[in-house]
Amino acid sequence: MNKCDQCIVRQLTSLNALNKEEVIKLANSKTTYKIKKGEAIFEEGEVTNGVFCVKDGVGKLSKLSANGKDQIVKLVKSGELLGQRSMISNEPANLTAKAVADMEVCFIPKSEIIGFFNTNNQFSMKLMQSVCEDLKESENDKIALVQKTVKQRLAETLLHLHDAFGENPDKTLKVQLTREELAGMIGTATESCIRLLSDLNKLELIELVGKKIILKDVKALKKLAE
Amino acid sequence: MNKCDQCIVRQLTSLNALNKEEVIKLANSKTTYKIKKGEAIFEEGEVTNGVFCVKDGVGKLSKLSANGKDQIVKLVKSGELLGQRSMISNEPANLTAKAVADMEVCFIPKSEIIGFFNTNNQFSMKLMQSVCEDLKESENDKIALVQKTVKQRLAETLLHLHDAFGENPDKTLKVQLTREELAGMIGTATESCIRLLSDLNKLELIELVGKKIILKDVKALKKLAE
DNA sequence: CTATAAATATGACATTTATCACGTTTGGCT
DNA sequence: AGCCAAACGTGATAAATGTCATATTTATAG
Repeated sequence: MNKCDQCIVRQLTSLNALNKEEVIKLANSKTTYKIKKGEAIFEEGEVTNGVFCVKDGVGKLSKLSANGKDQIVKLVKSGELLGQRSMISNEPANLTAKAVADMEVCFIPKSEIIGFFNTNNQFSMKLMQSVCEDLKESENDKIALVQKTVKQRLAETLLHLHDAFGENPDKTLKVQLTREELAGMIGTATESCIRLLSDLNKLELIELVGKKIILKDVKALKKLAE
Repeated sequence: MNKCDQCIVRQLTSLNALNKEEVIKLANSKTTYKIKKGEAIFEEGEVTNGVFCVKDGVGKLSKLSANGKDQIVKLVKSGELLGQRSMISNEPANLTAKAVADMEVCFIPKSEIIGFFNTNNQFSMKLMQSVCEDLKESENDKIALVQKTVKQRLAETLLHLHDAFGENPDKTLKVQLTREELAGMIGTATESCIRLLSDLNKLELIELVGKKIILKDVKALKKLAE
């Protein structure tokens, strides 16, 4: 079994507040899964009874709308915990979690997390802070949805993807989303997203290399996003 | 001094998890304020260093946009805590809190809350759950902003106002928002909001009595909102 | 009570964005 | 390689919503 005490990813989450003994408990209770691109970790309505610690890969949290479109609420990468909210609220998942790139995740049962929460103040505070961080981000997203145009939101999202996931040696964005997924992130129709990418390409703010995207003029993108 | 142990409002918040001794501490550290309609409790960027427990009245959490419009993120009423998020994240307020109707609030210093958080598991869990509740609501709002039309969001918001705040003896909604505020809640222009209210009025789903609103056909409004 | 400002209301028009239709390219798969 | 499905791209058009102008009503200060 992979020991959690050697896991770098654990250090990035609230789980870094655990002491030696607790880490051993964690290692004994966790289960590791590999999830292929496109597969679900859990679906809306499912009772998960624990959290998933993302070791590797990229996932998306989304909700399917009546018209079949997938609104992406958040992307997750290694060093983030999935399913915290519904576990704490004692509710089935409100969103579906799927892999955007092949993932490796560790499942940690609810009982463990609750145990740590009740006995380790540092852990409970960090967990709390991470939920608060999500809340702040969600509120800001909500405001952006109303106050910004689709083009501004696209620019903002591209910058965020660059920031959060970085770029490949050839300067293209590391996370590779389909146009449809990108549209789902900014909350628009796929066609509109494609059109606006073309616009930004013509304006030389970005460059489209096949399906990949290079941010050519970060400064101008930032200005546009405001 | 108003004793917290007799306060009904306290019972509605996470503060109901406090024991007798803690409630006495709370009563000694809190400060009560009266805030008139239109006045701010705190503004974006301010460091609050504590939370506000809403005893009476209605408040709005909002963010001003570049074009001068106020996007309302959430309405709060008695039995809710304000400023939890920024206190826990150790950040200045991300939003401005203003009274929509005359309010009475109690300020509780950060040190007290953190103390309770660290020594009372039931309290920390409840506080956590309340932040999680906010997060869920925010995510659902975000999705609604993208997936629903303005008319649907208006219907949804009217139903929510009815649900959360109730109606006066004459059947009009108890919270009285200006059209501008209502527009700020659903994320649209004031004129669009007014126009859609007129539409709903003509369709007899609501009735406009001066500035007040009566929900005449809740069932139809619900259907419309979906 | 009146003057004045603020809120509500509505029309005309511009803009943004979605939708539909269709063609092209790309990426597995046998 | 060659086929098929999925992803990408673009034009034409419609629908939703924002903006500006301008009444009208309501609230408020003096």
